[in-house]
Amino acid sequence: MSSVEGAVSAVPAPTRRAVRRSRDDVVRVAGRLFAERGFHGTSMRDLGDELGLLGSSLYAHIGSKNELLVEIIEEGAGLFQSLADQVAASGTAPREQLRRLVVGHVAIVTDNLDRAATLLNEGRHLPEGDRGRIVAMRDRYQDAYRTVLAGGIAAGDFRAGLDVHVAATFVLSLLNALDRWYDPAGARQPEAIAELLFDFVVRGLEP
Amino acid sequence: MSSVEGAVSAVPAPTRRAVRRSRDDVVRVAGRLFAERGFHGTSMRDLGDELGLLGSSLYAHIGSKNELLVEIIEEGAGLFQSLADQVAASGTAPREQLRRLVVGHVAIVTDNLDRAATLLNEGRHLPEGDRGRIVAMRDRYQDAYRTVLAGGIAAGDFRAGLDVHVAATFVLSLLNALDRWYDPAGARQPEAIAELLFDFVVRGLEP
DNA sequence: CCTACCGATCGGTAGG
DNA sequence: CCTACCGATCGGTAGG
Repeated sequence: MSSVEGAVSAVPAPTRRAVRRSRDDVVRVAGRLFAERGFHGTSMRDLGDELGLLGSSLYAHIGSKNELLVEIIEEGAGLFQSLADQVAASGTAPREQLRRLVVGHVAIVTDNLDRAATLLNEGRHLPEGDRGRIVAMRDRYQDAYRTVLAGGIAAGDFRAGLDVHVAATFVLSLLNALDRWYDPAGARQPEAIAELLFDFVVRGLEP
Repeated sequence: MSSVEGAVSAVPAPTRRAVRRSRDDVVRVAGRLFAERGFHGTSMRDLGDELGLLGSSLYAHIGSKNELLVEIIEEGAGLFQSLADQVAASGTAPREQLRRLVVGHVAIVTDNLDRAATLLNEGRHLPEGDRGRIVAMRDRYQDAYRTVLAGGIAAGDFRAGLDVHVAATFVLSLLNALDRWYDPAGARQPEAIAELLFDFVVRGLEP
């Protein structure tokens, strides 16, 4: 019943058929490759291979390779921005705001490892015209930490002598290293990691 | 007295003469460009431009672009290795050993910003055959921190409940972020930065 | 999404 | 260290 189609044909079946991918597929896989191999270490043909189509076919979905980088990074930066806005609007005490920042940051990184890694490591390859906008988002995010730390000092939760610039740099150093060692297959859950980080950070900040 | 040479000549002086550079010049400038633009974002012609010669002329000094990357990273890793060995051989108390690791690490990074940045960010682009060797050096360096932390717990200087793997990761997260924010033109000296870091870290570790 | 390209640039070599 | 190249690969386009 099933022998006619292929058995007599001398023409071998194509090893791969044309596939249909969405724009989101392209952006998502690009994020993974940029994170793994770097922006300049990833060719459009590499990206096509990973999606099962030709490099040139990608241009049915996107305008340019740079566009992919900008979109991935801007989306990532937007996630952190939203977190900071939400925490600031919560009206909770500074120490609790810092806890929410840490927990939220860890959640964003662990849920978006590729995007976070691309944001942190490939930002320098952004086109001139887009870089300023994204640097401004990063600066605003750092400012959120400084504000919370300053509030905590005023409330007496954190040391009076603390330099908020330095302290914010230290806290973000810890948070921004997460993408380098977090293992999704590891035993420790994101919430547990966030707790360890918050505990370590608060000890460093307390009077 | 000085008008004869150039005034009558119809042949314009060459805008740039051939220059003589040492192999060390090539390696040093490559380190800077790899740090600034990434390994794949730097072409041999870029590197030649920066040195005042052609990209193809670089091959009088080196065998390949990969060789440059391996050399820069391996030298950098060697500096951290030496620090760890020296501290381990000092025979001082664990807490003091940690202090020396922090101070030494900061000194290496601030004295070798380009090499440190290349080591941290471009290591994934190492050729297969060299990667294992350098990953092993990094692992040994992390082990030095774990050993010191375990010693500090045994001595009662650090919290008994501390997970030395996690704690070492946190300490190295702080140290390895330094190349991203240290400003050689800034007011804070490396020694002052090391002190702030050590203070923050010890607070996070103490009982 | 593929076929069939394009000019530009890549790392690298031979010979001086 | 330069001249004069090389084959391979790059991002991207026209037309279907």
